[in-house]
Amino acid sequence: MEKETRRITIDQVAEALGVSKTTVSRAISGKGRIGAATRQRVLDYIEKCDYKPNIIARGLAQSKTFNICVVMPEDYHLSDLSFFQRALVGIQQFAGEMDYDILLCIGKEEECTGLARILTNRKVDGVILLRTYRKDRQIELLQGEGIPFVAVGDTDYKGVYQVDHDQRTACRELTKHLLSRDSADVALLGGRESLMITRTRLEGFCDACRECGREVPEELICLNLESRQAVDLIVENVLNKKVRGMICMDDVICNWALQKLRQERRKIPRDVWIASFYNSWVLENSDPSVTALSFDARELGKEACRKLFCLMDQDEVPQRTILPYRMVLRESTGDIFR
Amino acid sequence: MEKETRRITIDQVAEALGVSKTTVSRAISGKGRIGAATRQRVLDYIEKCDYKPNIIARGLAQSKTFNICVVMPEDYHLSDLSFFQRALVGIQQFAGEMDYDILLCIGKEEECTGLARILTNRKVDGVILLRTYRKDRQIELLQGEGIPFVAVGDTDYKGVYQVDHDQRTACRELTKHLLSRDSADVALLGGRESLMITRTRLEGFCDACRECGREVPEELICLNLESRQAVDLIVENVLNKKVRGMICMDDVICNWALQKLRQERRKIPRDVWIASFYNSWVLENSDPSVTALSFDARELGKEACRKLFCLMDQDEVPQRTILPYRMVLRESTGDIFR
DNA sequence: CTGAAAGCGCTTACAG
DNA sequence: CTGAAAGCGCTTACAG
Repeated sequence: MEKETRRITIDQVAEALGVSKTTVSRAISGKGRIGAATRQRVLDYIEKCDYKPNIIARGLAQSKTFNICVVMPEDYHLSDLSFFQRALVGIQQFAGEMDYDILLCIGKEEECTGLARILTNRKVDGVILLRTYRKDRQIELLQGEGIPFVAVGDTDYKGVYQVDHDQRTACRELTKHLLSRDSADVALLGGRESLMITRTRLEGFCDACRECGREVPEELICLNLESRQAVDLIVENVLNKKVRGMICMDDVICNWALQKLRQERRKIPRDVWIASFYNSWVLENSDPSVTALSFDARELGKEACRKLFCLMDQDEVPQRTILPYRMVLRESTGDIFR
Repeated sequence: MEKETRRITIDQVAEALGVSKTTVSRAISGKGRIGAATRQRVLDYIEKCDYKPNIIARGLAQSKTFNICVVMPEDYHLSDLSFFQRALVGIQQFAGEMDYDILLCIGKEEECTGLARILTNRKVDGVILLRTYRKDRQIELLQGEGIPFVAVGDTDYKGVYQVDHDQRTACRELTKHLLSRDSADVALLGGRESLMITRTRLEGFCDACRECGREVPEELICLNLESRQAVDLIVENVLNKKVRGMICMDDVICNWALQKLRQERRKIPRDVWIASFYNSWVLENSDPSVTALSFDARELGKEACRKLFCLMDQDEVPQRTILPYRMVLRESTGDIFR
């Protein structure tokens, strides 16, 4: 491995050209008056000798880090990881164009020492939260620090800038789609209640029931499903209640439910409908194909990042940005036949 | 949101205590001679007024960034994402203890502009590659820069420090386990050939065949399986060749294969054995339960990070570290019955 | 249009 | 044991 060679500095460039480093700095940044000729001369030389400014030093002088922090949940399987990964790609793409990088922080719900350390160390100029919680220590921490941040997902905390897909409407429309075609009820299978996303979707479900003139079927709302065993149990339970369909808040839950239904010899969509959130590879090419909501995670990431940069630049931005979704109807709800 | 308040600096601490900032710096770092009493006095004051040194400034002075870069593949489904996430958690854990953070770089095989930018910007002190390729532009780039880095996975490039599970032996033993019990052959279903991991496992497979005194069944080695359609085709194809079992290099592939087998009404393990790599939630509680190799991704991440820190500290380290695996025998290979 | 100088907030030989 | 000073590599009022 080559010995790490010390980089050429702005001083050396200045000296070589017989100008001050102020001038070099100005040529690079484009800020401040500078003659077109000198500017070009500097730029040419820099190009030629492959000078790259030291970003850390620039950061120190400008009180910037050129990094943002992205906080990602530590779940291993309860929500689809690829959603977060895609969002990350979107964020990285946008941030990269601004010459920013991503400091990753993977953390559990209760614990945010990682984020805390990054904040006290001032290693980032802003933060994106990829998930929100009912009681959200991340948000409390960030508001306490007064650092710009954007949350993906709903929140009850005041003054939080956020971006999300229209999860509530999505869940409402999906539910209505099923309710409108049969008088029997539809069950809702979901994840942890401590997640805002769970609540948001639940609200959409309730909206739909009401709008269809039905009571919200409390006994068919099954949350906090964290394991396959739990899902198996619930599916059995729900089937006994003569339910027409089930909506799963998560592809993993849906996948488990599907397997259980198969095991119970229930025909889909004949005996029961099933639909899922997030159209991920988990259910890709499933047989029967599964009706699902489709969200563009990458676009979401980009949008969150765009908003964060506005905040960091002190630009005006709307507090809330809601992104569209698509409802993809397939066989599992009897909407398409082969 | 509160106005971002300027932090207290080392100068202010020094002034308040009537000492030089040299002394304050020494008290904090523990380097250089300093009286125990003054040291304590400084530390107490710092504690009291909650002074936190500016890490960026420290970095500039020491030519360090206190960040490492982790390069993660951009695949959406072809390998199990949770493996990488767990590895990331392990890395974060170790790095965190050293007061380092992770700069994430998600990138495709062919493309490493992200990494390139991070390197030219000198934003990290070292790099961890979470996956290696036959022709690996990341490695070429890193060796060119002469920055310390550790690769997870095998490589043909010289002088690369690497860490990995014993994938070759694992695949060999798994294959031998099947071959030793039946004279019929076993097929190998795998992912992209451009990945080193694919080759490493393939080598293990071939080792096993030879050690069992058999010819390597070229027509049963099916690589570059990237879609469900491809897997379906291959499974059909392989079944026609009177194969006794199949080994899948990936839980996703295995999952698809399982579904295809089910569709074809093949009984597992009666008609065919199936085994998988990496014991992830994708196959969790699958029915029948699936024999798989089990790797501790988190430990792998930690180990890679530990090695990277040794390199950054210029400590001696072995070039190659091989971590153990576990073979978990279950129903799908007829090793356990309910 | 250009430059000398101070500053960002630390560390670290060097001297005493 | 302690401190003044130079240095890390930039930026940016301020003067000219």
